Amino acid sequence: MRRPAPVQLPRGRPRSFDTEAAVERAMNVFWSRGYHATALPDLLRATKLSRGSLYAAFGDKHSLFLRALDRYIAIALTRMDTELDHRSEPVDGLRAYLAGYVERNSGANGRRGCLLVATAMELAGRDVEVDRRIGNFFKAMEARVAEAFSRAKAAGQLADGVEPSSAARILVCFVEGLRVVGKTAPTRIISQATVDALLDRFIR
Amino acid sequence: MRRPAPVQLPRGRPRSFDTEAAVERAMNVFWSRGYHATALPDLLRATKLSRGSLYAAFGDKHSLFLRALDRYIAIALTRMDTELDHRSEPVDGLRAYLAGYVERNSGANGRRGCLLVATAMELAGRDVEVDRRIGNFFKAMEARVAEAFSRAKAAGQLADGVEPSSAARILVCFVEGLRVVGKTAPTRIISQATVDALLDRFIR
DNA sequence: CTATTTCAAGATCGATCGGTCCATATATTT
DNA sequence: AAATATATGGACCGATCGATCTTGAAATAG
Repeated sequence: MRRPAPVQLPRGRPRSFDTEAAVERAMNVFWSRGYHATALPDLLRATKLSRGSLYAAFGDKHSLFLRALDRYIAIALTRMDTELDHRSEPVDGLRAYLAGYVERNSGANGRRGCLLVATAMELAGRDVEVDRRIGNFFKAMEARVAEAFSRAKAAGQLADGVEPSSAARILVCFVEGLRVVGKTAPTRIISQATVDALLDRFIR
Repeated sequence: MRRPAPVQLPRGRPRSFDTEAAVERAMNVFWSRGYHATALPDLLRATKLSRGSLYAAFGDKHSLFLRALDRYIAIALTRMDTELDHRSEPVDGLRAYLAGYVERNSGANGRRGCLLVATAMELAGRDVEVDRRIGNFFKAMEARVAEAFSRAKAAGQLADGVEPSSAARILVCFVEGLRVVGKTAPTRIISQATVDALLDRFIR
């Protein structure tokens, strides 16, 4: 039997800010400006922390960035899991998934871009921690889309000759490319039509 | 009748370096490192110019970057024009075009990424000169691909229901997305198979 | 020759970078 | 009350940023 650990309360003044909220605010700054173009004062302003508090809580700019990136990835994967929920129709899930990209790619959202894509282009190949995260994310995303295509195929909803895993790779590349092109041409109607045209090539 | 202009030779020591070669060397640095992460010493080392010469010739870092970006764009469009040459079969052209992306997306080439995509993500929305160039490039690229699809359709080589202009938009997004995913997973065989699978959905 | 221009090399500039440190106030424990 | 821990705000650090300027040699013209 394990004796319940004596809950030793810490002595001093407790932390008075929400760490996760600070990470989220920092995430938004990195998202809008990119890693190199984000300066410490930007982060201090966004998190409303003093230099001392920020460094005590997160170590340094790079560590805070990784925390922000992890949060961004977690949000994206969670969203995908609801969009591609296995309890609903796989084709509906794929449509919802693509509709989400159209939405995030329109107007100001589109011009803001995608933290993952921006990070991949800015830091991948020069930062092993970033490499791992980006690579794993794309793999996870591809796996989820492939699973949806796989269920669609089992339900006889795919066009002849469509292979779920390669269709998933196509879709992943396509949506990431949407994010790139959307930086300068974030027109919702065209994005939606393009998405529909692509899905039409796969769906029976 | 116009009298031939008296060719007044300049007095001093003539320029002893090739401006365009310097732009190309600078382009390679921006390409490998990105705009913000490229420091003046990087450019001086690559161009083998002194600070004074570089500033006299190009004005400042930003202007030199635009020159480099223009060169990158010119190279890309010229290459497309030969790949999609209207004198050869449009489907062959599209295959050549995609094969080029597979090549540039493999191994070290892939890890280096694409200056246009990186610039779009890093600077678009915060630099009007960059915005214009990126937007025009994507438009020009899409137009060329659409023209190839259009010729393929006229030759009866497209699958039923494929519309050239939306197929072109799909392809452009796809190849730019390839560049993103290729930053961490530049595997030639998978890229080639994915490209083939996509084209199969369009070609009869 | 002199005048002119460009070259490389580097000193120098103010601004800003990421990061550390300190003084002081505050909030919580024992 | 005493001890402990965290908060803020700002001073401060060395390094580096992009950019300017100086110096003296080299290459061309008249």
